[in-house]
This record gives sequence, C-alpha cells and structure tokens, in this order.
Amino acid sequence: MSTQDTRSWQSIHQEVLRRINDRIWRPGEFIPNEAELAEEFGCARATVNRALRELADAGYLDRRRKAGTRVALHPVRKATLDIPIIRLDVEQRGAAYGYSLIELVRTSPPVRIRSRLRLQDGVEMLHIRALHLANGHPYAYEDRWVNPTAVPDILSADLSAISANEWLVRNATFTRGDIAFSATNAGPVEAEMLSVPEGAALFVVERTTWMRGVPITSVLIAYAPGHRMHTTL
Amino acid sequence: MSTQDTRSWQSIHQEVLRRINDRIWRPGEFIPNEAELAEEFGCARATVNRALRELADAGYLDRRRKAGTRVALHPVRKATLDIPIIRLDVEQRGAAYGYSLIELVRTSPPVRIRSRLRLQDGVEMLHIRALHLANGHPYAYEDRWVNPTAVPDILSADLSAISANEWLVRNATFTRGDIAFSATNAGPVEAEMLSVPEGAALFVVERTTWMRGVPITSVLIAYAPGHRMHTTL
DNA sequence: CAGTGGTCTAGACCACAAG
DNA sequence: TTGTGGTCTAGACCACTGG
Repeated sequence: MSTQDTRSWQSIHQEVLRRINDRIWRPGEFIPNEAELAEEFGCARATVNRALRELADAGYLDRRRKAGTRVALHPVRKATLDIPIIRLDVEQRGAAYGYSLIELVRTSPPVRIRSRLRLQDGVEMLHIRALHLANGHPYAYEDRWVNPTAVPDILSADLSAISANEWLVRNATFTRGDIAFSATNAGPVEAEMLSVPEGAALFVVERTTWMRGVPITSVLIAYAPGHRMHTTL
Repeated sequence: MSTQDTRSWQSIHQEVLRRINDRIWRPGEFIPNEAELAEEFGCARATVNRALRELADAGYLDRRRKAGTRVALHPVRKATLDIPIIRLDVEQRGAAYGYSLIELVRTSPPVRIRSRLRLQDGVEMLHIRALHLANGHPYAYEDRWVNPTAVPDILSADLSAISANEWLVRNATFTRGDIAFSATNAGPVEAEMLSVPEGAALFVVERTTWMRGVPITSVLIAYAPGHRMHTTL
C-alpha cells in the first residue's frame, strides 16, 4: 500500500504483476497512470513506462493513449516455440544424431507446393527427402522443396553430409514464415520411412519461409509416433 | 553507409535488421557499440539501446557487457502461440459454437495426474469431460482435472452452461504453465466422442497450470481429425 | 481540447566480464 | 582494470484519442 523504495523497473514489473495476480487490480479495471505510479514508487516516469510496457507486451495490460492502462480482460498467454535444427533437438534429448539423404532431385513441384509458395508454373525446384535418426532409429521424415533462385549456394552444398534443414538455418535467413502443426495417419511412404505401421498417428510440422517476398523453402516434417513438442508458458 | 537522419528507435531497428539480412553484418560478427551507432544515426545512446534490445529479445543479436554486440549465429526464430478460449477459436473460423458437458464428478485422480500436478494422494479433484462443437459437429474432446483447493469458486459455477476452459481463463490466472503438443490414434472413447473411426490421427494439446506452485488444472484436449494449429514467424 | 501513453535527450552511474 | 551494455533521471515534446 505505502510508497515502496523499489527503484528498478523489474521491481515495479513484479509488484504490478503481483497486484494483478492477487486481484487487487481486477481484469478490465484501470490502474493509476504513469505519473501517479512514478510518484508512488519514487522513480522517474520512464522507469514505470518500461515496466508497464513489458507487461503490456506480455498481454497482462491493455494500454491506450488518453484512455489509460487497464488490466487485460483475457490475459492472453503466449507460448514461444523455438524453431530448432533437428540435429540439436535430437542431441538435446541425449541421443546420437544420424541423417540419411533419401532423394535429391531438381524437378517441377506439384501444384500444392507452387500455390503455397506463390510461384509460376514451369519453375524448377530442389526436392529433398531425408530421414533424421536418433540412436539409429527413425526420428523424423522430411519432405522439402527449395527454391534455388533464392539460395543458389545450396546447389553446391553437400546435402548428404549436412541436412538441408541445418544448411538453410545457417545460410538462409528469412523475413517471414508460416508454420502449421497437425496430426496425420501414416501413409505407405511415411510408414516405411519411419518403420511404423500404416495408420500410426504422426505429429506433422509444415513450414514455409520467404525472404522479402521471395519463397525460400517449404517443408513437411513428420515425426515418429510418440513425439512431443513441449514448452512453457 | 553515410549518417542517416533516422531518429526513431524503429528506424534504427529496421536499418540494423536490414544490415543483418543483407549480410553486411554477418552471423557471429561484432557490430559497432552503442555509442558509435548513436553517433552514426545522430541520436542518443538510449535510442540505439532500445532498438538493439528489441533485436536481441527477438533472437537476432547476442549482447554481452564488455564483450559487445554480435549477430546471432543461429537466428533462433520464435513462434508465439496464443492459448485461446476454444469458443473463440471456433467462432473465428466462422462456425457456430456448441458445448456439451459429458461428465462432472468429484473423485480421486489417477496417479498420472497426481504426479503431473505433484499432489499428495487422497486429494479429491474435479474431473470434467466435455465436447466442443462447431456447427453441431464434434470439434474437440476435453478431459480435465481441476484442483478445487486452488479455485473453490468453480464448485458453484454452472459448468453445463460455460465450459471449464472458459471459466478458468476468465477466473483463474496462473503464474506458470506447461504445454505439450502431440499426435495420437483415437481410442474407443475419443472415437465415439468425436464420431470418427478408431485409430484416426488426433492432434492433442496437454496443458498444466499453477499459481505460485499450487496446481490449478491439467487438461487434455483432442481435436477432431484435420485440425491445424497455425501461426506466423 | 486535454489527458494519457510513446518517445527522445543528455547525462550519469552501475554491473558485469574480458584481458 | 577498463570497456561495454543496462539502467535511471528530469525534462521535454509528440501522437493519439476520448470526451
């Protein structure tokens, strides 16, 4: 209640969050403005601003000029997922990573891929199919299309030694990406690749990336049954 | 190259990002320190700091005192996922939302739930099973355990009218949460609930939340086949 | 119009870690 | 020890938007 001698923005961040969690400031309710809080906490307004801005970014507060700051009605929690190199993913689980290139051809992509990448027809792309292994067992099956126009250097990379996944992460940054997660029953191809029965439930990640509007790659990764993608809120 | 008259931190953010994407500053390479950049851009050091801090938070830069600032080796991209109320999720897809409470009992949870929540045995919890509908069709099957000690008010809520999902989002904030995504084959129960054949691949979300170490709820949500969780990078 | 948050400044001191 | 980022301040002006 009384004036605190907290002086860092972290302290203010913590104290404001406490008041939200303890429902001292309830969802939808206005909280004091920056000047008032600065006085209460005995600090500059910029310090309060920093604390409240972080809380607003995290979804705890809604801030609007003139209107003021209020506690968010639905504290929208955001989970952040890293987009890792599969090799690191495997190694982090304490397993030995293996990689096997199955197919690497330059050909014309199917309509599904063309439309997803918004490419004209007749364009040739690199089609890569590969298997990622953990302790010698199938871990994930990767089916990828790469636009060689966007990353010509990949044509001279040894994709039997380094996975396209890893090569691209290291050598091709992107400005925009779409990612989708879903579940699918293993078809004949996936079943054989992952050594599982047809129909097994597979966790699937589809990702497409662009660099300033130029499509780089579109990939589908099907994980062996039992795979869990985990994170913290 | 020459001094720019950009004066906002957003401009500096944009320009630094451009230099990273154009590989003017390459991964692992040091960039000028804040004072030098402030001079180049003709602004205060605090303004540069703001821009670089945002880029570091986004994973583009690595910053360390004394050492300096360098371009991140593996630009770890983070996908942020909202944790929505299922009703809003359905409505956003343009469908009419429906909800059906299947079971609501107070009983002792199985070991699997107890250990996940780190609860003593003998504790009674609320077990809720429900079906979420979109345009009258099964959308997701929810199997939830709630710790009534953490949220006693839920005992007086009408969980046949409002889903536990929504009630908890509105009334019980949490300080920590685990979330996991996976795929599973529909068992007899899920198959019946979702009106799909046994063995169908289901997208599964498991979420557990705590408030200052006190477990609130643990829920498993199995989505009907075809469900896709989508986001942008 | 006026109140609120958003941003910028010039300067200062501090915390950390590399050499 | 010393150079770097991290933070705080007091003040100022601006941008947006509610009343």
